[in-house]
Amino acid sequence: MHDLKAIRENPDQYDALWAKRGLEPLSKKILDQDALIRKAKQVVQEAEAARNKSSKLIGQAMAKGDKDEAERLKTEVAGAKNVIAAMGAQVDSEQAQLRDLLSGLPNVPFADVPEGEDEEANVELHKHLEPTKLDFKPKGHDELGEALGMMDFETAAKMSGSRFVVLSGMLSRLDRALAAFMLDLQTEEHGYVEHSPPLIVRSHALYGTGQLPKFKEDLYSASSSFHKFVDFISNIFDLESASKTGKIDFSNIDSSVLEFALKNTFQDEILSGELDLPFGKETEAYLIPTAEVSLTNIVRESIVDRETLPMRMTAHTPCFRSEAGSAGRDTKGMIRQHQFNKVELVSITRPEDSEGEHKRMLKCAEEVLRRLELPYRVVELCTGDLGFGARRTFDIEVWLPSQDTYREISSCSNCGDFQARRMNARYKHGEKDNRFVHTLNGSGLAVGRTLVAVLENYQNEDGSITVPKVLVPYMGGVELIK
RNA sequence: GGAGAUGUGGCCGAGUGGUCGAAGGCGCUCCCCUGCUAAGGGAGUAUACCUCAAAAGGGUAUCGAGGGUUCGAAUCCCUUCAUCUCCGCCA
Repeated sequence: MHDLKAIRENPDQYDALWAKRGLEPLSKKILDQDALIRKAKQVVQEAEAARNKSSKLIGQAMAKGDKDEAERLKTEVAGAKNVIAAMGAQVDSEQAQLRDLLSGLPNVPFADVPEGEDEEANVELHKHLEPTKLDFKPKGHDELGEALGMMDFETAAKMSGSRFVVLSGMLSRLDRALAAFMLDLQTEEHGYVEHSPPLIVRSHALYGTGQLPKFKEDLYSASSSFHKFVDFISNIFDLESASKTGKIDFSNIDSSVLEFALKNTFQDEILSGELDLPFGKETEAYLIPTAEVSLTNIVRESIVDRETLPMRMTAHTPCFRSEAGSAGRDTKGMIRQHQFNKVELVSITRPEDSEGEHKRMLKCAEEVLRRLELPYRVVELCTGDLGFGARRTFDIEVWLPSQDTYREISSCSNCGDFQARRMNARYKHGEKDNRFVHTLNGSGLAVGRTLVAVLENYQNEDGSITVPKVLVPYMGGVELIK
């Protein structure tokens, strides 16, 4: 969400920054709308003031027993009420429009973020280690894993569909070892506090971090909305008598069928706005696409003490993504799954500290790959490749021998106060001065992709995998997976 | 999942249709008084937004949240969220 006051003061600057992300200039539209709303609001408020004043006089007249005067005043108030109703409705709808417009707008990049349309324009900042040289033809991680009998896509597909995997034996152990190693590093050496947050969150939490309302199709819904349907239609039909006669048993009706039926039945009413079906509302819940959502929302709707910043939090959680827009991409192997594990890093900082914290966070993520002795490079995303909520993003890309290229394994973003505004997260700056915090998030790292990188970079010609030194203690002393 | 109860300012707590943005207490801030172990007196003490060049001032909204009834709602009605108690189920 954007600061209307800031846009009011620097409309050109906002337009220029949005232009870098390929957006039309919008500040004039926003400010016109804002001016319209404020003007209408004033009218409403004046009418409300008049109504309040007269209502008090009515009370006084009634107390005195002067019924005639009270009646006279009542008719006087009627006019004000009309204004309030009419203008109030207009204000509500205008405000909803503006809110929709603003909440759909991405964050503005920092001025020095490299400009460009897509990932082609990302800027490589530095590299660590030379790409792994193998003196035989490198195999892909999926081929290696399947040959070991510890990575099974077919079995997963039978129960869950494509883009799922069953790991077993030492690969499952490796997954756990990686996560434990990452958590230990981030908590014991980098000062992040380990959390075990909810994996299911309400829609307002996702709105706060920016996944909603624009990216709903990327999320897995976990709504248990069936009872909402029943409650809702109970208000319309007399279900009690119907269920007594045994003619309707709603517990046997699938909720999606019911939704479909209701939407068809009340099509006209829905379109005209007369009827507001309780579908797709606040009560919805989703599986988290990243622990960034759960961790960042820990400070939502709160005012934290200045001294407690920066807050550094980490969590190892599964992440769930529908990958709706990526059909055909990375269809083989574990690179792009519907479910994967990730150790997430989140920092909550004062505004003046966020850029420094961002660099620090990047180092904390890089350190995982350094200790695993995996080759990687760091790129800064250009304006066109930035995520919705980010003002600046660093990606860490690990070397994958089978693909002969670097692939993203971590993404560290400074969101400024963008998310903080959407979730109303503030800190006490002064005695009577509460300001929005800055939020940052980064992967430290994606466990699944790290497992892929270990398999491919540590593979031997016979298909066995050498366990990276730092992981051996986490693997119960095992040094070779075969 | 069933039955019941509750949700008021930083905290406690009064308040069942009219001068209630909200008594009282605690806490906090400032001032005064008093030197004999700590107390007494007074004043102030929510947030957001709008208006105003700014301050002062004025206005609107907010008593978990959203909606409704009414000239007027903390108070009545509906929905919803959360908490507590009991029962059921369950890792």
